[in-house]
Amino acid sequence: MNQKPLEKALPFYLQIQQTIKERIWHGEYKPGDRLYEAQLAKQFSISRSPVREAIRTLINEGLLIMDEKSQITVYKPVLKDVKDIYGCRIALESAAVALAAQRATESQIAELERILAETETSIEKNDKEEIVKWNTKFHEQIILISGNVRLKKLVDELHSLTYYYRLLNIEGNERGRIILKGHKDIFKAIKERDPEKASESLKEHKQMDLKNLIELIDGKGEIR
Amino acid sequence: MNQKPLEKALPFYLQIQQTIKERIWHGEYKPGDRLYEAQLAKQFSISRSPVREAIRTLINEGLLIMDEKSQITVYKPVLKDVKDIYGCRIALESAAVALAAQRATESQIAELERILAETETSIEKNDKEEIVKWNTKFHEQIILISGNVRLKKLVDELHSLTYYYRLLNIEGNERGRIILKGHKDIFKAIKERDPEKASESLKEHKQMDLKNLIELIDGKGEIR
DNA sequence: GATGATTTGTGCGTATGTATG
DNA sequence: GCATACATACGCACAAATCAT
Repeated sequence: MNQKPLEKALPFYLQIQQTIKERIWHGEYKPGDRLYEAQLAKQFSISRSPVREAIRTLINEGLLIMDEKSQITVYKPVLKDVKDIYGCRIALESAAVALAAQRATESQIAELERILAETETSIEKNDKEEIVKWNTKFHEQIILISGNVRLKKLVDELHSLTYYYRLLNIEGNERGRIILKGHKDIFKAIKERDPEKASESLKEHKQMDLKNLIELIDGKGEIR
Repeated sequence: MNQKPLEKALPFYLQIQQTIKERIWHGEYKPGDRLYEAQLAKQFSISRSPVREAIRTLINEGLLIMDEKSQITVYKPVLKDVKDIYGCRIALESAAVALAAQRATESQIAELERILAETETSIEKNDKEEIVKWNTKFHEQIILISGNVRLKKLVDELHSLTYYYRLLNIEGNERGRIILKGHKDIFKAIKERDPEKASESLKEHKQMDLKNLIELIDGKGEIR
């Protein structure tokens, strides 16, 4: 028999890495907060070694910042950063969607359609976390279809840098519907196998996203 | 007086990180080679702690690979990887050059022109490292002009993954000249403030680059 | 600017897991 | 299966740098 290997616990440094990441995403650690190795180690009842390794990785990903005195703080995007990050994502994702329009199988297209239906349902339930989840899935599925595995890591990392603002992005009564409309346009272009149109639709869609996010951020005066 | 702070040695974990990276780039560690913490620590006469931290970061950058048994090897791109990496670079750099065509100042354009002149000189001297250096500078300058700081980090990381093949890429008698021709086309479009054309020229140029690289790699049978 | 308290940087021992014979 | 060698994961102690008083 081909016995599936039993589950093994991930090493501490990976678990810590993931946990810190999630805490930042969910606002337990807020942009600008300082983190201490020893304090984290104590919290998790482990030594500083795996904590340090996790921190190094998160610094490399840009989610933590180390200043010249080795102090670690949570990344706090300024307005310029958000714009630059979106610029990169638009470049990468518009390339992805063009590929997707060429390569998508019928079942992959069906999966996209299913995701749109789920989005609709969560909008009706007005469940914000759900809406965000399905919107994210839509973009992830496109990148998956593109068949370029490298794209996924890059987009994920960029996304993670502004993930903290994910709920802000669908604030406002009609945002959910507007985003869905954008996704339907993109979907239509993919189904029609029109890479150019798919790419353009995505660019427009993301530009709107960015514009909305900037207004909300500016309004809240959170970052400059 | 505003005394400039004196130089301080970087922590070991950063120095090791940089050193390993350079050794991979220059082929001292070859794709697929296995690395050992203890051995590295011994070589540098330090303990394993900073080595471990450096390794984590390099794994995150993709330059080192850790398998399910925690064995560390030097990243060995397969053909599909090279294609995917180029796909990402084309997406990012074509966006950069479009921005550059819109935003470049006269002095930045002059700098690009100077780089092209230097390239020409090194081609005449047939100095391959020099040619590569100026070609790289050309692309870096465009990204700098784009004004999107995030782009630089992404492209640098992608570039570092195939940096090992940098000299392969100008192998062949006319490659240096062909690349220069491509760069001149891109430059012309920037000078004419034509983002579309600049973007298209860059895409074509990079596609040729990739095609050439694949043939050479295939020919040498190094990767599949 | 000296002193004690924090915090990060580094060295090292040990436990655990894996390969080999 | 067992013994041995070796590699990595983790904990811990001390040194060096920084901060507060």
